Amino acid sequence: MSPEPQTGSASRIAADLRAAIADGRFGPGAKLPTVRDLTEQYGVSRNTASKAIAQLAAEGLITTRYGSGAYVRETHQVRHVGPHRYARSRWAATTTEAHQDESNNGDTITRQGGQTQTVNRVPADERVAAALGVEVGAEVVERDRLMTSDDTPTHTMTSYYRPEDVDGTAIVDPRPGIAGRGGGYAILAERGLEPQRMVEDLFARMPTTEEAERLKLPPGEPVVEVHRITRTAEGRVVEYAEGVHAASRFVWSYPFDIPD
Amino acid sequence: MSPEPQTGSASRIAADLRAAIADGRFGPGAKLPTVRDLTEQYGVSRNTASKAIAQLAAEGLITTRYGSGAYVRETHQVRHVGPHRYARSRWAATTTEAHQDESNNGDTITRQGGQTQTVNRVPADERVAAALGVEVGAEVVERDRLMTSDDTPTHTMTSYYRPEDVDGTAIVDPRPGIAGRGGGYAILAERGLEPQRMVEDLFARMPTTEEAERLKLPPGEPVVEVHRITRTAEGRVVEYAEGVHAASRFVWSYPFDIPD
DNA sequence: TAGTGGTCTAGACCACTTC
DNA sequence: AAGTGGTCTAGACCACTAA
Repeated sequence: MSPEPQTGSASRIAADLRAAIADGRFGPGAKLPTVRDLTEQYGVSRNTASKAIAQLAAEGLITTRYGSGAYVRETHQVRHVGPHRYARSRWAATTTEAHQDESNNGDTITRQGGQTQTVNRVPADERVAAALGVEVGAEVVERDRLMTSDDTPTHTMTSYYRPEDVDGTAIVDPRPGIAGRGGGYAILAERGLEPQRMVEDLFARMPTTEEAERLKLPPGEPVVEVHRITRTAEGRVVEYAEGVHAASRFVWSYPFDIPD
Repeated sequence: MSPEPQTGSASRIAADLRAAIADGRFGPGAKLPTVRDLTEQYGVSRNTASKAIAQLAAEGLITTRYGSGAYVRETHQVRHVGPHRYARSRWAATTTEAHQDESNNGDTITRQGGQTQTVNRVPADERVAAALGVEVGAEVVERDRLMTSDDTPTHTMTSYYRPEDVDGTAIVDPRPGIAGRGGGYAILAERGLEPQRMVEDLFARMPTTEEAERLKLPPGEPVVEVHRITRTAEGRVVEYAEGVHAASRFVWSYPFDIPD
């Protein structure tokens, strides 16, 4: 595929608008000319003007509101996340009341301040099995959360545990927040499975349509997938988690010493 | 922007093809039906069929070759990169012949096996200044590289140094490869500026059109931007680098201990 | 030269927002 | 009801590829 084999009116209009946004003629939140305006101004068909707008939307520069107009995207706050977010001091103080409410188990969906959560028993897929050191298809506990900030979803986080590690603890309590902060590490620690070491793998890609819907992603927003393995000091894996993050809301930060 | 306010034929065709690719009816490298084929099969206009193809291309699932057809994207090899790539053992053995060829300085572009490089003196922008601890606008040495694997670019890496740290060393030699491996850390070490500690910041976004061109990115491929600060054991910053990576070619891996 | 992807026009209808 | 974005058709021309 050659890069821009034909540069037509659409790209030209897009370029003009892009420049206008870049040098502030349209600030964040500003309304762009309507498709019909552009049609007139540039003497092109509706189709072409529409394509220019769609192009900018795909780049994540603008957002279109159906029936209303196209607007320069607001720059929202970016969260800097580093190893510190897992610090012991953050979960040492967490309440850890154990719950055994078996009747309230299963795929109940619950909601509470900032996150939605489901807890389930599912067969382990390949990645999960490899990480937790169980057979493919073996039953594991899945804790699926959708994290929200200011009413907009920021990321999903799906944790997997070996059933014997978490049964009877608050982790299998579907009510969110109970085992929410620290990913329930305090609870694991109480069971003699104190987390000590982690490995995070990250990569970026475009979202699937389902993810775009769940995270309410504007077109043109990539996601960052994070795979996290948590081990005890002895090297036993106590949690495997997969997160899907709206790319524009996070910066990951990792400090490390140069190895020998 | 509502998610999929109207689901028309184009999305439907795209969904069909997506499913066909997913379950292997079209394997990697396979040629998809032509736009004109789809026009007939689905009884839609060329425009609509074309849109379906463009949609899949934007998702990064397929690649279109002008005048030839649309093909399922080959899955290329993914590089797993971790702190180990900076290991001392990797640059301890590097050749470090110093070069003083002032006449060959400036923005000469040189090429050699796997990377293209330019070395320049530029005024520090805000990020560079903050990282290196110099004034904005102060002169710094910029070493800009384009890394290639199998004739396709994988990432750019732009390093910044304080002039007094690198003048007269092979780092300012525009010929690539000389100070290539290890980012010239051996050279810094010889000057008593041995790198010891790093911080990497990562985030993903869609590429600018310039980046898409330089990295030969297919539409729908995000980039991961990496900012790296390298310090000596004493905490002195010796290098600040910014990389732009084709997202689909890398997985970053970071191990760390849970902090207190 | 034939086939293919990329772009465009002109006109139409629909879905949603705003008043 | 008016305005706006989203989608579609039918037909056209252009740019590139491959034989």
